[in-house]
Amino acid sequence: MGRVSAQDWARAALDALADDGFAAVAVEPVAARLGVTKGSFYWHFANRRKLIEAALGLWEADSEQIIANLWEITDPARRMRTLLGAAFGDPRDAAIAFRLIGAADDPAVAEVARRVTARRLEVMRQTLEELGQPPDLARRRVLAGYGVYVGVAALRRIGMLDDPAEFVETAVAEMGLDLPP
Amino acid sequence: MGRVSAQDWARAALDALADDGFAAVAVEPVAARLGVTKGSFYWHFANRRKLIEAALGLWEADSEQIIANLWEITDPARRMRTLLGAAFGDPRDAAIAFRLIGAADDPAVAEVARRVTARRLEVMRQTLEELGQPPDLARRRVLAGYGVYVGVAALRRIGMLDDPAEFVETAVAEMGLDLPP
DNA sequence: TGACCTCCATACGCTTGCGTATGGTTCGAC
DNA sequence: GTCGAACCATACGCAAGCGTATGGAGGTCA
Repeated sequence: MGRVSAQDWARAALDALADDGFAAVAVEPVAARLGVTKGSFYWHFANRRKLIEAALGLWEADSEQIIANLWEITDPARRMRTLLGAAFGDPRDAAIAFRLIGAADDPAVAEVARRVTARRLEVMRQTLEELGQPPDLARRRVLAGYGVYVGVAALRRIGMLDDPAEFVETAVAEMGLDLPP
Repeated sequence: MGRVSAQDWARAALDALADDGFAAVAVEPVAARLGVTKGSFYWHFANRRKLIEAALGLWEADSEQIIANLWEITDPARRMRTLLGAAFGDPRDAAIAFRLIGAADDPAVAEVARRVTARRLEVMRQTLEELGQPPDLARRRVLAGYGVYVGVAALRRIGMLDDPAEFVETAVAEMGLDLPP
């Protein structure tokens, strides 16, 4: 891999975060991942913080993209099922969410984690309300559901869980979607 | 605080883990927490790893103690309710569990995290089976329940959740305990 | 009092990772 | 072909944290 762009650096940083954790979002590890050296990095970025911010921005943008695609599904029940299936089907985003919340001592990380999480919870809550569920019940179900999402990522990390996808039906049931309207 | 024991060091290390994360389980931060210097540490311990192991051992011992107390409750339904109430009532252990799973790249940490988690899941699973729940259902419910436990700790970390205790009833319901036998 | 043991403070060497300085390579413009 | 800009490699300074060396304070026992 010869020349790399700032985008490449940001994407590789997000990969490093998902694979090896927040500490791996550092100059030398990501450089090695890209097959270049620090010289390349400090051409594209001012310092490590900018790289972290770039990775955070990329994650938030990806999340917004997923939500936008999801929002094209007008039927709330189908939208919710699609959401849960996609969420538990792709462990990568859950791993990133887990890592970032773990690194929330960093104020910049905490801010993005809060914003993205709040956005996701809001999307889910609104969908459940579209299904006629009372606000407080919807709120609690959404919090518990997203809690399972992050918690399952944690359990997967220590090998206590092989197939997160098997929790889709469980989550569907907990969301009160097991009975078709 | 004048003189401190190895026990004091281990306890302070566990406190540092709960408060400031795995990176804070280091010589200087814990020394500052105890009001002494590194000179004290290297008298009681050979190196930092031994301190980590001591903190891990303390956490596992505490967990076993909780389980032992819990096991004195013979009625499985009451035992499970007590467990859930205690679990969601004390956010400290959940925070430690979250931090340790996050630091599971360290093999020693991963081993203890796995062992403690497996032990807890087993206790819960067995209790649900005592209540007559089919094994596979019990297994999934326990995994989801412990997932919520860790996930709620994560959400709390970024301030998305004020009162974890409100999830006790939710968890009770998800465990199939909402209807008294 | 003096020898001795336990425990801790201080000062230092060593490694790691961030950031800088500087020189080299590639590539299009002309 | 050469000139300049974009991009990267290498070498270095610097701070933080681990571990070591050494000496000193406080207590005990004779």
